[in-house]
Amino acid sequence: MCTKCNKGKYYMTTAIAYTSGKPHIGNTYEIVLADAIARYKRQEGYDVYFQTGTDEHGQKIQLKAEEQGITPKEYVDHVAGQVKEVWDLMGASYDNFIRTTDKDHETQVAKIFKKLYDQGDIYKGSYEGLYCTPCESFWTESQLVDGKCPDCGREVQPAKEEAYFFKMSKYADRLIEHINTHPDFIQPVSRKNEMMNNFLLPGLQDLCVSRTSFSWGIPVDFDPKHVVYVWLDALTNYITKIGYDADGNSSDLFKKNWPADLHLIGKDIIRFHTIYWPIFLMALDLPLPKQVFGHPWLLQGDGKMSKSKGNVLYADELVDMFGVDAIRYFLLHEMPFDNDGVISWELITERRNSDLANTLGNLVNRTISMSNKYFDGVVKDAGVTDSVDDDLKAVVTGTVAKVEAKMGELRVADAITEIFNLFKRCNKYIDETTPWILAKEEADKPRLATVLYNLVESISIGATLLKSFMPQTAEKILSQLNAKEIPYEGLNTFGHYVSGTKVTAEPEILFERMKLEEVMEKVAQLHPKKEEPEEKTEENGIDIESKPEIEYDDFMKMQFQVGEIIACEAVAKSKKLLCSQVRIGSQVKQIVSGIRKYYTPEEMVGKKVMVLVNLKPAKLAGVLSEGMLLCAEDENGQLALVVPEKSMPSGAEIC
RNA sequence: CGCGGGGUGGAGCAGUCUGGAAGCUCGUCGGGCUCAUAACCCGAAGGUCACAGGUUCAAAUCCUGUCCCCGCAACCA
Repeated sequence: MCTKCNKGKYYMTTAIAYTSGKPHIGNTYEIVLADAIARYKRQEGYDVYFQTGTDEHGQKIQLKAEEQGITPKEYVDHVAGQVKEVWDLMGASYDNFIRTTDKDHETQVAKIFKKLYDQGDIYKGSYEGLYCTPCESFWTESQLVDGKCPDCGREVQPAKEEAYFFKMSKYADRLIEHINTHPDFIQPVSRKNEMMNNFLLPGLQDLCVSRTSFSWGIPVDFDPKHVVYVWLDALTNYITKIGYDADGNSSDLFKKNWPADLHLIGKDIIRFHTIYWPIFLMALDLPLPKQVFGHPWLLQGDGKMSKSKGNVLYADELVDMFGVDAIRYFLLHEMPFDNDGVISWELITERRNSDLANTLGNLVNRTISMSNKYFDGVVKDAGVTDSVDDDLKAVVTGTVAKVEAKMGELRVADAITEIFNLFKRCNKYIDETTPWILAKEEADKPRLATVLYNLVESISIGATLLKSFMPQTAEKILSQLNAKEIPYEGLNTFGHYVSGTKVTAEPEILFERMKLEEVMEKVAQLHPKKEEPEEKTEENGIDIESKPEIEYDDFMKMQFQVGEIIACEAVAKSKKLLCSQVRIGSQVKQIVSGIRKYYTPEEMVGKKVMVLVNLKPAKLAGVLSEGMLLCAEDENGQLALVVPEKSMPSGAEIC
């Protein structure tokens, strides 16, 4: 902590985590990154307020809860608990954890909605379309078959469904102006153009900000069959939870902290944070956040993490294997600034061994053991300097400025690299000064003492700088050295360590080296391989999430028939779709399927396949599809068409 | 021709905006050292910077085209 500086407030947030399931290491990256920034800002002397939390409304959550037969609230309580557990496990030093189901938040969102409605920014409009009353469905002109309902073939009539819209267009020019005059607003800059070209310059559509298709959300208080759009709900957490009040009675906390200095988010939701959120704020007549940083993603070496691939990495497993600080180090150091990063058990092991065990851990260990061996642990500055000391001191005292510069640009990985350069310099210094040789001559003892003092001092400075990134490790190092914490403003000068202090007699190994084979063995035990060699006839089988029980009648609603594919071609606008003409008895249906990865159009022709015939037609990539070809799917998403076991005529019913 | 990102020695990345001797970490090989966690220090090998053209005295960097990967969107009916 900088004891003298008062650099003012720094309000930063992460995106609030969507409670659709336990967060994996990719989600966890964001909180660790945010935490490192928060801790560093505090150390620099900022009065930091760091907020994170969970986003708990929406249709997806309602459905998940229904699947499990519990209430949405029970469901999100459980997941929010898991999120918080992981955040705490990683040592996140947040000041506030918001849940969008918190009462005060819900109350404010409803008030904000009302306020925007009253001032005319939100208006009641409608989705317009052609309605088929018996089917209770909206259709667009292009979906109709012969001008009639594609489902039942009956007449449709123009109809409307009411919904609330936000007048985005009203504020678009102001936002464009703001983005152009505040180059730091969107980071990294490469994202800025994307937003401009894709959304702002072509003209913003008014945004539909209410839903009636599900109920798990914050009701519009003056029209309760509507629920507030999840993004309007979620984004406002940044103000509601620090005490914003739509009626003008905002808290002191809010007055002090808004506007936010930094919204840290994933690059996938930049659009919501740099377009919709600023516009909502403009409508509320509030200043805009100073910076929105869209960080890259963490990918697995063998593709994106996905549950169906069974290759998802979770923070708790990684922490069990490597320790919290090792994982923090990996996440922070290994992530590029504006490209996606890669994570794997192998890479973590490698990093941990070379950087943490070899460079850092071994340095601390050898320094302490030499102090014990030669001076019984007492570290004294005997004042016998040499020219080789100069470069060491220059590097050590110069590190803070480098780290500060990198952190100023949010280049956290580079900041850490600077700190490790300090430790590497120390290792080199040991080689340059060869303490073991000095130890042989009594006359060289004062010089030896000075060398060790320089090392202990250098390590103390390095460890102090490391605090934001690896808090536990920094703490351990300082305590093993019996070093007092160096105030931030002193990090650019040498000689804080109190001469004559005794280091610990039995240094604890900070990071034991790990053998890659052993790590991989443990991983194999943790995640037994699913695929068996071909010779094995017995398979493990796949379990999928079970769906609720259905009535026989439900089943009978579906009409399955054998269809023969008589023609097939790739859908031009898509990478995944094939469009087949399928003969079912005397009629021919056009069916689009996402199986291009597994079948060529030529292969398809002539196959007799199982078809769900009475599925409501829909357009895929602009092409009409009038049914569904049934496929089996394995855990890797591989697809295989389901075909009759014996030859059957096209049109044969499957029941 | 939907939008965008990427392809740099065995691995992971920087460098590309503002052309000017191809860099970092790990791994490999050789040497040194022994205080230390087979650690540390020094040195070396290894890349026609995806491919093909073009601009330039000079291109990883700028322009054009091609191939391949990956996100998003289309929501794989």
